[in-house]
Amino acid sequence: MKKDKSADRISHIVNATFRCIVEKGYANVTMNAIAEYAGLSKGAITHYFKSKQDIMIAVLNELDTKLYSIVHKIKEETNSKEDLHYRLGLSAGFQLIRNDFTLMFVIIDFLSQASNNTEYASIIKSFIEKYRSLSSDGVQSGSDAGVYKHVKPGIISTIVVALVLGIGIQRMIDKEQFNFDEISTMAEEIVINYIAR
Amino acid sequence: MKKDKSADRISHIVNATFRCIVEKGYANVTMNAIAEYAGLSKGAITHYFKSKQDIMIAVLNELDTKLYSIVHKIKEETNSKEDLHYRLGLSAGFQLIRNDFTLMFVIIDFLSQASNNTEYASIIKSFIEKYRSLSSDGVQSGSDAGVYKHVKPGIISTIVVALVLGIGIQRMIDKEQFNFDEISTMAEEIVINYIAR
Amino acid sequence: MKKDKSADRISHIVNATFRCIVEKGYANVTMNAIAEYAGLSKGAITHYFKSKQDIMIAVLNELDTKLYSIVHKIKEETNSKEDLHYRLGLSAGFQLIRNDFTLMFVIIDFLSQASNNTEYASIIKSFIEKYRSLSSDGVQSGSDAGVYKHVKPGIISTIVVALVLGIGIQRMIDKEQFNFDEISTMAEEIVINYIAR
Amino acid sequence: MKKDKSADRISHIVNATFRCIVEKGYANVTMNAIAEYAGLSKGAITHYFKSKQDIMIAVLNELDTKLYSIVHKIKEETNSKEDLHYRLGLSAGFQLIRNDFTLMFVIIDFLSQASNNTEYASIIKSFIEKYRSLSSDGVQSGSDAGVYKHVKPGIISTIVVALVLGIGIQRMIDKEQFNFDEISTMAEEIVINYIAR
DNA sequence: GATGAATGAGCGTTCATTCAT
DNA sequence: GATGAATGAACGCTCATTCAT
Repeated sequence: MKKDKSADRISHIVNATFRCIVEKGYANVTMNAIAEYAGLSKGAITHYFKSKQDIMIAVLNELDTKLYSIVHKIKEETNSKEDLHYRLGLSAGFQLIRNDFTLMFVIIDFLSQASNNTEYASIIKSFIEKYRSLSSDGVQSGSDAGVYKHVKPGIISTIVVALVLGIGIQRMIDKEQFNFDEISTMAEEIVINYIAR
Repeated sequence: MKKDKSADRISHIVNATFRCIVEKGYANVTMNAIAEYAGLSKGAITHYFKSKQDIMIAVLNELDTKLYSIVHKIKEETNSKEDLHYRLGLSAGFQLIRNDFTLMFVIIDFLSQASNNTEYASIIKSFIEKYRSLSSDGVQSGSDAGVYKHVKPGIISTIVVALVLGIGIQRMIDKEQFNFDEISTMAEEIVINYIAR
Repeated sequence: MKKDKSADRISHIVNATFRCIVEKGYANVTMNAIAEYAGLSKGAITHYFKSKQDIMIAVLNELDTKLYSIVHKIKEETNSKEDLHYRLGLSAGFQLIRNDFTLMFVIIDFLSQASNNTEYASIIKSFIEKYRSLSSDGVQSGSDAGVYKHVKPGIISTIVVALVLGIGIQRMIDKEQFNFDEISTMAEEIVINYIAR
Repeated sequence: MKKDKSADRISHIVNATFRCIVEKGYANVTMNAIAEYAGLSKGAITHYFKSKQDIMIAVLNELDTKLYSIVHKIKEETNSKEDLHYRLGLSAGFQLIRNDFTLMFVIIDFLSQASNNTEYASIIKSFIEKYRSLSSDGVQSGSDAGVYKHVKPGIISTIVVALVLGIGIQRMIDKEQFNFDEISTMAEEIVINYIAR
C-alpha cells in the first residue's frame, strides 16, 4: 500500500514535469517550477528523485511507454489484410501527433538534449526503433500477404517515421496555417502508391 | 578596411559560437565558452554583440543565409526539364545535411528554443518557407512543363521538407548504422514515382 | 513560530544592510557585502529578498518606520501648552540625528538615489511629509492655544525640517569640530523667537 | 595655444560630465556616457583624465569655483550697511539654487559619495566653509556696523547654510508643489528678525 | 594626439542540491 | 515522510582601464 502511494507521488511528479516542459520548454524547467506544478515542496521532489536529470529521464521513459502502448494497440488492430494504411503505421503516427499538439514540442526538446546526454539518446533511439520496427513488421507482413510489393521494410519504415517527424515539425512551426489533414493524407497516399501492388 | 576587420571579428565569433553549439548543444553554450572557442576574452564578445541572444540570432541568420545560398545555387542548376530530382529539391536537401553532419544538430537545437523565442521562431519559419517555396516552384514548373502530374505543389513541397528533416533526425540519432544514401535515394524515388507522368 | 524565525532573518538582513550602507555607502553595498555582514551566504539573501532593490526598500521602510515611531512618541509627550520647543518638533529632530550619528549618512545616500528611483523617492517624500505634518500640527495647536503668533504652520514646518536636515548635513561633513548642541539650540531659539508671542 | 586647446577639451569634458550627472545621477555615469555626451571617443577622455574619479574631482572643483564666484560677486555687492538680507548671504544662496534646479541634485550626489571619498569630502567641506565664512563675515560686519545684534557669527552662518541646504532638499523631493519663494522669504525673515536690532 | 578593441574583475541573479528540523 | 532554509557555483552582463595602432 505504501509502495502504491509512493508510486502515485512519483507518477504525479512526472506528470507535473511533463506539463512544465510543455508550457515552459525543457530549458526553463526548474525544480521550483516542478514543485509548484506538482503542488509539493521542493524537498518532496528530491525525496522521490535524486536529481533533476532523474525526473527528466522518468518523463522520457513515461513518454516512451505511453507512445509504445498506442503503437502496440495499433499493431493489434491492423490484422486485416486490406488495411494498407494502418499496416504502415503512418496513420497511427499522424493520429498520435494530431491529437496531442504538445507531443512534438517535448520530443524536439529531448532530442536537442540527446546529443549531450547518452541516457536521453538511448531512450529516444529505442523509441524510434520500436516505431520503425512496428512499421517494418507491417510492411513485411503486407509483403508476405501479397498486398505490398517486394520492398525493403527497413527503408520504408524509416521513411514513414521521417514523414511523421518532418510533418510534425512543420506543423509546430506553422501552427495556424498548417493543413495537417490534407498533408498527412497525401503523405500516406504517396507511400502506399509506391508499395501497393 | 577597419570595418572589414570588425566584420571579420563578428564572423569569427559567430563561427566560434556555431562550433560551440555543435559540440556542446545550445543549452550548454555560455559566454565563457564562446569566448574560449573564439580565443577572445568575455569582454571582447560583448564588445561586438550586446547580448548572448544577439549572437545566437546572428548564428541563426548566418545559417539561414548559408542554406539559402545553396538552395539558390541549386535553383540555377535545375533548368533542364528532365531533371526531375533536382526540380523537387529533395536531392539538394539531402546533399546539404549529408555533407555537413552538424547541421541537423544545430537546426534541432534552435527549433527546440523556438517555442519560447519568437525571434528564433520567425527565422526558422522563414527558412522552412523558403525551402518549401523552392521545392514548390520546382514542382509547379515541372507540372507546367508536363514532366510532372498535376499535383498541389504546396503539399508536395511540405512532404519534401518533411523527408529531409525526418531522415536527418533519424541519422542524427543513429549515427553509425544509418544507411543515409540508400534511404534518401528511396525517398526520392517514392516521391518522384508519385508525381512523374 | 516558524514565521517568527523567518521574520527574524529578514530583520537581520535588513539590519546588516543598514550597517553596510553606513560603513560603505549605498553605492558600495553589494550582495556579497550584505551576505558577509549578515553572516549568511549570498543565496540565503536572495531566499528572503528577490532582489537587491527589494532589500534596499525594506531598509528604507524600516528607517521610515523607526523615525515615525520616535516622531509619534514625541507627539504624545508634547501636550503641555508651555512646551514651545517640543511643539515645534525641532528638538525632536535634533535629538534624532544627535543620538544616531549614522542616520544622516543613510538619508543622504537614499536621497541621492531618489532622483532615479521613484520608489525610494515616494518613501522619502512620505517621511518628510509626516515630519512636516507633525511640526505643522504642533505649530497650529500652539497658535490655537495662544502661545504662538498667527503664522502659516506649513511654512514654519518646512523651515523646521530644513534646519534639521541642513544642520545634520553640516555635522556630517564636519564631524569633529561641529558644535552640534550650541547650533541646534540657537536654531530653536531663532524659530521660537519668531513665532512666540 | 596648444595648452588652450587642451584646456578647452578638459573644460568640455567636465561640462559633459556635469550634464551627465544631472541627467543620470552620479551612480549611473559611465565613461562611455561621458564620451557620448562630450562627442569624443572613450580614448580621448582617458587621454585627458587618468581615471573616472579624476573627472569627477574636476567636476566638483569646477562646481566649487562656479559657486565661489557667485558668492564672491555677492560679497562685493553687499557693502551697503542697510542691506540686511544680502549681508547674511541667505538670499544669495536661495537665488543660486532657485535659478539652477539641478544644483541640489549634484550636490547631494557628491555629498553621498563624500563619506567614502576623502577627496570629495574635503572639496565639499571647503565649499561649505567658504559659504559659511562669507555669511559669517557679513554678520560680523553687520554687528560691527550696529545693524545686527551681538550674535556669534559662526553659529548664524551655519544656520544660514542649513536653511539653504534644507530648503533645497525639500524642493528637490517635492518639485511641483513646493512654494519656494514664500518659504525662502519667510526663512530670511525669521533669521533677520532674530539678529536685527 | 586620438581611437576603439580588448581585458577581466566584479556585479546581481538563478538554481540544483544538501540537510537540519 | 516532508519541509524549506541555506549553500555556492555558474550564469549573462557592465564597465573602468589599458594599449596597439
